[in-house]
Amino acid sequence: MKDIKHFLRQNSLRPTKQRVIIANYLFDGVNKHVTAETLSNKLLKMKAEISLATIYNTLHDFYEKGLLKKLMINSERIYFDTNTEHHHHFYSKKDQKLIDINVDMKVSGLPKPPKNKKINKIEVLVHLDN
Amino acid sequence: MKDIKHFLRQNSLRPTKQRVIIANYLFDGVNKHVTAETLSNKLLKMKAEISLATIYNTLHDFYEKGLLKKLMINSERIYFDTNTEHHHHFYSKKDQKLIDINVDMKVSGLPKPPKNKKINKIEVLVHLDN
DNA sequence: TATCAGTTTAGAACGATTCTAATGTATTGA
DNA sequence: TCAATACATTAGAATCGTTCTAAACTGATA
Ligand SMILES: [Mn+2]
Ligand SMILES: [Mn+2]
Ligand SMILES: [Zn+2]
Ligand SMILES: [Zn+2]
Repeated sequence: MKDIKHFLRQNSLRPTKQRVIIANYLFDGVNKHVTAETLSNKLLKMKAEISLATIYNTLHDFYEKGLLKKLMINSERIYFDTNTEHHHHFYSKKDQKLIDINVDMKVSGLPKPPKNKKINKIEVLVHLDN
Repeated sequence: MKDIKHFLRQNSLRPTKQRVIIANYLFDGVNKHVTAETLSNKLLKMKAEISLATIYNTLHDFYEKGLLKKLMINSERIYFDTNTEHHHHFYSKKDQKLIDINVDMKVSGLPKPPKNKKINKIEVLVHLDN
């Protein structure tokens, strides 16, 4: 895609074959939550065999450029989120699935942070089922 | 300690030397957030050399009995929390430290969960600094 | 088209956690 | 009291997601 190459260049990323394929998938307009593994599987289904090393490199490169958000939900894998706006999530451990909560939520009753510490961001994770 | 042995037996756990040492430390009345590594270091300072395998086993045994809570904060390690009440946390990535938020907090504006899914629990994580 | 910095890749390394299987110990009932 | 036995501890190997290494490759530039 011409657009994606332009998009990558704009973000100081060389539009290599692999990056173009991955960016085309990730930034197709539908927000996604991927792990290195789920992305690899998806790419294989699309007949794009890209090494795991490159997938990890690319996810981190995109993250460095602010194109992806990192989500630390559990200790088993890192999720990358194409929705870079501040938002919250439903999480189903059973399905290993995340669902965006874009609605304006408010947390009230928050105590003051400890001395010399500032609040960076508030993350709400709504666990579903088990 | 007599009390701790009784406490372990009450929870269907044999009061072995190692479990008594660990339980004495964890359940001394001060809530704690430990990882296998931080617990091991603390025990070494107390001149108690307990193998990592036993530390992992014991943390999981205590967790199974509901004496500890598991916290999945980041992808690098699992935290165990001696505060088993529902509560929230401040988290400083820089210090790798968790601080309990026991105050009643309320989350408003939460959308309905997806069909056939029930909300299990809501976790608020307040990130400090970086 | 030559050059070269940046990229891809296979495979090794890493680190937290789990597993294995041999040894040790708390419990219990004769 | 003291086997017998079920359960616990341990060192070290295995596992698995992720990162690193170093050699081959390729996009950008002139
Ligand atoms: Mn881990
Ligand atoms: Mn991981
Ligand atoms: Zn999201
Ligand atoms: Zn806590």
